[in-house]
Amino acid sequence: MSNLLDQLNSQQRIAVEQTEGPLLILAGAGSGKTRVITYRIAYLIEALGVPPENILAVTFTNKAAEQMKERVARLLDGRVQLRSGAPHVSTFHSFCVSVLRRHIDHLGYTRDFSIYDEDDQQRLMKTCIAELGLEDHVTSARSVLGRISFAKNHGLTPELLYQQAKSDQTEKIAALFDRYDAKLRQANALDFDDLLLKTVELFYKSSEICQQYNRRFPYVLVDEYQDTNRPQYQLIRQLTLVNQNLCVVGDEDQSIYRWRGADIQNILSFEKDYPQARTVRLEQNYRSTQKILDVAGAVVSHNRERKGKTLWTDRAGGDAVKIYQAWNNDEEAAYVADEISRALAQSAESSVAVLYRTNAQSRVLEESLRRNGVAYRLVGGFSFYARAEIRDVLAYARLASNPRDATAFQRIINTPARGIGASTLGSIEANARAQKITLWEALADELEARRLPPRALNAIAAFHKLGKDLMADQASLPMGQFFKSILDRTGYVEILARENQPESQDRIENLQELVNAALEAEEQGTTLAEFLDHAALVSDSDDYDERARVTLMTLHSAKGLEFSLVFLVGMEEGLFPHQLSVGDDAGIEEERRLCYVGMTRARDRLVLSWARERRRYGRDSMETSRRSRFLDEVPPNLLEPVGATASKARTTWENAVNSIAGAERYLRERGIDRPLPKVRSSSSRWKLGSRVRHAKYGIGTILDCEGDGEDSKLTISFPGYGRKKMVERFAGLEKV
DNA sequence: GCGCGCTAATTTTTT
DNA sequence: ATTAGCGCGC
Repeated sequence: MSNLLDQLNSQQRIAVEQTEGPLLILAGAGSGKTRVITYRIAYLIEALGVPPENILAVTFTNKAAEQMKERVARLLDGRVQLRSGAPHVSTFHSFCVSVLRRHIDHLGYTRDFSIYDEDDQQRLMKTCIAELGLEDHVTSARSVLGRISFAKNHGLTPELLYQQAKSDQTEKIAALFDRYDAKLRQANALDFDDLLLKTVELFYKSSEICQQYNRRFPYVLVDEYQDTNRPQYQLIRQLTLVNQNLCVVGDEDQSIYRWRGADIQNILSFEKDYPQARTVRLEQNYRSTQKILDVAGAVVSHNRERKGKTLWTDRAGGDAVKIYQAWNNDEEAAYVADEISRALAQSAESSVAVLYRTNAQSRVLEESLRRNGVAYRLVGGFSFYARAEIRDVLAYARLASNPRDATAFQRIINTPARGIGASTLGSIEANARAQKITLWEALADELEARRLPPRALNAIAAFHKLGKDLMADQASLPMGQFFKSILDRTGYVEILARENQPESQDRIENLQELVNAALEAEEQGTTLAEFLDHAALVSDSDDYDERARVTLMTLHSAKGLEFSLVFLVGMEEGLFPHQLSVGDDAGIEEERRLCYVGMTRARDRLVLSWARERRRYGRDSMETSRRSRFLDEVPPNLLEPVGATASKARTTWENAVNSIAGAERYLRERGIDRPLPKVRSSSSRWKLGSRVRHAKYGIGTILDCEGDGEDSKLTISFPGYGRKKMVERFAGLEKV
């Protein structure tokens, strides 16, 4: 072990050896944070002889938890044999699920409770809105849920929210909150927020259970502490009431989840919360070049709400940070793809990331990467478990294990279609409400009451039998078999096969994959409840594959990762910082931190880009953009302009009318609205299809020409480099 | 009750 | 651009 400690710098060493009492580790980006946590765990176990099962480490993502487990195991390899589940490393949410699956009966739920994800929540909220007749009074289920989530995370109950409501609108939200909560409880279901809140409530109500967990985990570590919200903060306090051996690691400059209730004050006031706390700062960065750190530091230094750290590195020199100004978002994507092809061809780069603010930006990037034949991996977007067919089958499994699950019931009662329409479902729901019974019970009741027309009765009889059979299967069959029986009994695969639509085959394969996943999990001893928990709690960014050389993802998903070459695209006002944050100081500070996070992912090279025009919402009109304020916060000498619009040319360009679209806009703004005739290259000296030589790319073919004279914008295809758009004046082209 | 085809609304980030 | 929601004919 001593030789392990030798691998740490003095600050890291303190952070590892200071095991007793509260400790705050302020860990700058790339300062070896994960290393410190894993060494600390290994140190506790090996040097101090702490039993592994007495250590709890909490992270935000499954990915981080997996990584941490792996690294600890590797550190102790050959010296200490770890049992699975010890040390206990998990996300906040899955830790709470494990507590609740054991003890939730204290709160009046049963242990087979369901977990409602966003989709389920929206379904449920839509029902609430309809029941209260508030369709015309609220904008969307989504926004109501947002307000409710905010209220929940700030300790408000429906009653409290109602009492302090200052508007009709808020009163209605409170009413919906009340109804929503009641329905969740009836369904024996918890949403994501509840997982935390109910655990806190449980520990509050039963000090015995709380103490039990305090005894079980005398050592607690929390990663990414700057992103904790109020219930997470309370949970940590409860877990450390007895032994205050709490180690939190975080970086206020990387707090990027305020919108989800994260409270940056949790880390800023840790020393007040725990007066005995010691603080260690990790400021040596082992990841990036000094040039990259200078740029990232320049941006984040504009924030007020920070403790202030200055990262340094001994990696002096390196490539300058580049700034590329593109004509539009298509051209930006083409540039990025070209640069990536080139970097990979030279095989200098071991890993590349393209980072963007919103998921919608991935599309164009994907297309141009595909055009250039670059293999990439996309993180986020639609995850496997979000697919409709997967969610349907999971809903069957959920209903079979928790017959009270109303949302699962509604989802599948007529999926696949079996002749139960809105009116039949309506009667069942009315019946359930009137008698205060669950939908599943109301279904059986309707069947006996024989009020419905024969056709409907037949249909619900079939569904009732299906449900019964699946409940029996759930109890008797191993999990893999159970999922197979869902497919068989519902006829789902058969129906898809008959459908004969282009995507049907994909769906069938997805379902087979789900059965395989269940079989695999079963072999590892996973229970059905655990399998369903996993499906509810895995996130899109968990499928990140370290082996992929090129990865596309949002800035949020990139936290905690590093790449040798990073592109940060779409640096425009209204996009990054996002429109919804503009005008709100705290919002802008968060966007700035996000920018800092993105920049500090880069080890060796960082390229920033923005587009003068961008297509939004898939409309065909381009909107003009202004470059992001974050670019202007960097001293100009730290950025090296690259590409067609580089260097001194830019100022000229700012004022020039440089394309047909630009000219039309210019005229429109002055009240002249008439399309200009399209000027094609027939009148210019560049003929479409003719060949030109470029200093850098060699000989290429002209594909398109917009505008005329030396301001014309040429699209040229260069073998080996793909399509390039360039302006004649700056391109330095030569006829061949 | 079903299914087709149209329109309207929608995109911030996620455990 | 995609998708959810809606109206209409069967």
